[in-house]
Amino acid sequence: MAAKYWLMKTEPETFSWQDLMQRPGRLESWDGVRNYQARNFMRDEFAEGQEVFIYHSSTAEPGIVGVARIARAAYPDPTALRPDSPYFDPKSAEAGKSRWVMVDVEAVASFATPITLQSLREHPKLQDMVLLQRGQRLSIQAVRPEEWKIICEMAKIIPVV
DNA sequence: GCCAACGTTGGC
DNA sequence: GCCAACGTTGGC
Repeated sequence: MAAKYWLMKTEPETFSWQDLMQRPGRLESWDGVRNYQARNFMRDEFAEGQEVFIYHSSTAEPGIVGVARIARAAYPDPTALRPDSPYFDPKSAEAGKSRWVMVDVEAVASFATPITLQSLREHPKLQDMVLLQRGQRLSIQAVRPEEWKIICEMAKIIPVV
């Protein structure tokens, strides 16, 4: 099966790349996804070992800041059941079972210089990236292998293909 | 099942 | 803070 690549957005005010790098094992669970399409990607298409770009949004200079790998495939997100969680979901609680899933991600490589949204926009071969499409705001997106390669080269990282 | 109202995202 | 675009909700 062809390798699949992903992009996951996060607001650094909520959870940043730097936060991930400081975790034991540079590992953290990626909880709180509350969009069905994003959930379905994680649940149905994510597999351990796949690589993802981590993207910082809602910040002065939005862009891709590093590469992580999926350290654990999708499993139920218990924050949906906790009334004190910002990710609490009444319908999950009512059913007594979380309808949302999370994965574990592990940092693989930091970009020395983040690949800014602007530089992505300026690259002629990246115009079809999901991230760059008008109105696109899904927090988990597929990245085509050729796009992955170009961005790794922009970041001076040699991709393992 | 339609669709208006509302909430959220996220660049600028 | 603005606002376009999109997703969700809920009355009917």
